[in-house]
Amino acid sequence: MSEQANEYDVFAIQEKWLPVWDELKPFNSGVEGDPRPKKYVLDMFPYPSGDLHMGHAEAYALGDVIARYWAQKGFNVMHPIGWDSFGLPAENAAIKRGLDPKGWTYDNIAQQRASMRRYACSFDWDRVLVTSDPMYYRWNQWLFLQFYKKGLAYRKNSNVNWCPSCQTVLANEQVVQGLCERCDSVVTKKALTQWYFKVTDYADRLLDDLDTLEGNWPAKVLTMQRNWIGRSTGAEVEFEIEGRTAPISVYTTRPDTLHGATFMVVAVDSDLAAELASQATPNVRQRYQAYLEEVKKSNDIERLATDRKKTGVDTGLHAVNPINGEKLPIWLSDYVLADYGTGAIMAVPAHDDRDYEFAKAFDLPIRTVVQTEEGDPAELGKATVGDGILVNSGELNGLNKAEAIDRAIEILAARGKGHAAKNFRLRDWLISRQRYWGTPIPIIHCADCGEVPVPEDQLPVELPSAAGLDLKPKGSSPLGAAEAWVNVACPSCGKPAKRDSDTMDTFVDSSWYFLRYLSPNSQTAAFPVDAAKQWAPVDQYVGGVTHAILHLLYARFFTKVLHDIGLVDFEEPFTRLLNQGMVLMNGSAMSKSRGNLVRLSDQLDEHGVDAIRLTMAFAGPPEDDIDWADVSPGGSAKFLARAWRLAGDVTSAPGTSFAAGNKDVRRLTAAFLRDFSESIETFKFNVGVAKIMELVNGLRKAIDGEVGGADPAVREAAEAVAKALSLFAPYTAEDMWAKLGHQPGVALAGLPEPEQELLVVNNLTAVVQVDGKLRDKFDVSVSITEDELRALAMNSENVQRAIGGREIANVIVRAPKLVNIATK
RNA sequence: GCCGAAGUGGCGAAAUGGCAGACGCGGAGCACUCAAAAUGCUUUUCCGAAAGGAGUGCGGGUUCAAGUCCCGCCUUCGGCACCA
Repeated sequence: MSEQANEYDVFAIQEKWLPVWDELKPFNSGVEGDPRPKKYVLDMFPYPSGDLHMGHAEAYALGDVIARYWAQKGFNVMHPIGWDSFGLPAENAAIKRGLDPKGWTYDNIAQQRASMRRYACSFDWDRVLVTSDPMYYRWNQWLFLQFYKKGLAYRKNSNVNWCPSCQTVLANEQVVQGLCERCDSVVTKKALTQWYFKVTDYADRLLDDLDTLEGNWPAKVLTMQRNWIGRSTGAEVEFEIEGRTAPISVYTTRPDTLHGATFMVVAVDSDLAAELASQATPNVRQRYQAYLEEVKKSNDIERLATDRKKTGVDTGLHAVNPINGEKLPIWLSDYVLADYGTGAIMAVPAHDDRDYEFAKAFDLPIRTVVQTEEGDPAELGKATVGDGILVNSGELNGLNKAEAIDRAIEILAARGKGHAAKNFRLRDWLISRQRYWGTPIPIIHCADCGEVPVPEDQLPVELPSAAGLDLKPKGSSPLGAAEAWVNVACPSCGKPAKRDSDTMDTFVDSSWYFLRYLSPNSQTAAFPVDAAKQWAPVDQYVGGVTHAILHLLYARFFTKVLHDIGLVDFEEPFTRLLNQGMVLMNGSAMSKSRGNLVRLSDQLDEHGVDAIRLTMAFAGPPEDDIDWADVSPGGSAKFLARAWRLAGDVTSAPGTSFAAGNKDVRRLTAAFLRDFSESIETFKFNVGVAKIMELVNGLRKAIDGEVGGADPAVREAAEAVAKALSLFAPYTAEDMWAKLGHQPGVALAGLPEPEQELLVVNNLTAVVQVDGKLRDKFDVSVSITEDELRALAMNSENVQRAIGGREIANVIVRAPKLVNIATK
């Protein structure tokens, strides 16, 4: 035997097994007639911004543990991968380097793909998709047209979030603290005609169905989604307006406080405000114009400042309170949002903080109508918002808040002045982007026919070449300048018309990609309906919590629409969700500018793939962040070598029956198999790794001790180590498997169920406590009786010394494990 | 401000209400070696020579028994934030 055969050389075994796996394709799924039960395990697909980084390494290591676990457990696991390859970074990088976004993107994909292969992810390489392929985005367009037919895709003009740096609009979800999520520029507003998806039609279902995910999704994500959708209930109330035929409707969650309304406020940037101003005096009109200018100039950062003074303009007009006929002055202000509720509110300063501040700022009356435990607003100097008893409120007097809300709605309904209503924080999804590198919107604008959908048999509307186009952001889509592309005949009347030159938000791409994996190359359908029934929804989704709102909400929305169209038979796309944490370095996110960037390729070159993957899994609970400064890939490599060496010490032949093996070692293996499976299924990968380490330690002792390497139980244990290790360290595991005399394929060798009789415990350690403190231990039979155990405890010298002559108050015996003696 | 989660050795972390600190990193010691590396073994919560005592952010409570359950704080992190 050569020296090398006993040397663990990670790099040599990586080279050795990769080509073998390429040949074997152990993880191909969807083979005709496969009898195994299915499991769809999905990792969030990467954006090809360069080579894989440490964050990818963690996410894919953890996703792979799950996928490989179910494969070992005998499931037909589908575990595909693809690239979310449209989007701004490609375009920005391309502009910066003077390249074609396409070339840049596909070069990066090739690099990531090679890295994933080396990283030994258990992906099904026959199911790959790339969203910037016309073959993929053709179906974005097709789905857009289905949405359009259902009235779920529509165009409207409104003030949209505008990033002056990216020169494009942003969905609400892409504005973080008033800043562009991509580039941190201050987001401004701009009036534009844009395409929207009508997510709000699904708001109730998106909210209510979160209950079905309870326990299977992280509670944090469910909370974030609930907050984001933000359903509130209350009433719409109609106020007659002097000098206006139509009444103004306001939304309130507190119709009980209707008698406390002392003025009305209309969002200054709403159409309604413009109309009211036009009826006001020239003086008011002038002040409105000036105020509106000022408000439009301010951005969200300023708007959100908490100590901001309330501002506004009095229209001089009046509304009539439908519950008591009082005349209320109508003000215009920016503290009321134009796009929530009706864009107008009834102000109850005594019982709403914002209204209170406004009333104080402009010296408007404050009338208490709810007596709460907090006290009276007039004395407190602030609004009271809690429950209480209604006063100064006519027929509502004496009721509590909930009763008064119901009663007020009844009264309003009876008079035809209002009704119960609900509202959502969620807004419709703005999907138009004025950029090149995305899915063209399949609509043609015709002077005569208006919006004309591109006929489905003319899809895809392919992106023209970027050559000759100015991709620099300038506020309108670069595609508008592609003359040959943009000018077409109207499909309806044949006259000259123009293509819509905007592209879709890339979140459209990722809202249904999990279905496309079922037939990534299909030319005839977005996805096969029958296969979707079999494979979908995704059993286990793995990805970062950064997508807790955006991506997951949109994918849930798409799924519900697809369900309603009859294309899928389920309503939630991802049955279980695991959010892995981030990889940090010295306490903060890695970045070049911070100078704390750890390069994945360097780590892999230094420690090997297996050690890095194992480190990711062993560092802690998967949802926690990993600080790379706190973990030890070197330690992982050492452990792997230790485990690997075991295989060389097994001298029995493969196929040897384990039954005659050493019982203690067999029990060790059986307990391991039980605990390991539980650890993995509950996502305690770090504990699972610890269990392997324990088995390896025990096995080392057995081999070096009296049991010896020839005992069949030692083979049984070593094979269990190899199989379990294959989830974390596929190369090491495969090489162990070969050294143990097997054909390649440890990944599918199967983790056996533990033999029940080996799990039966005959003896254990009973503990004796005195006043809750440990004083003695005994090895006892599990069948020991309470009396026997009590006697054993009372006879112990240690126990007697601890009691020290005090009177015994109580003796708790929990045979066979514990005795607790309480003294007085 | 509102909502939520989390606080355990020098460090990453374990622990169905029942032996706190599994498993590792780091440290210390020993064996092998001319020596080192590698490997193996021992040890490592704190105070104490030991006996023993203390100990899971702080203060209470429930319980024979609390890291775990309840109440009140503190700190950190995350989400939302003029949504009427």
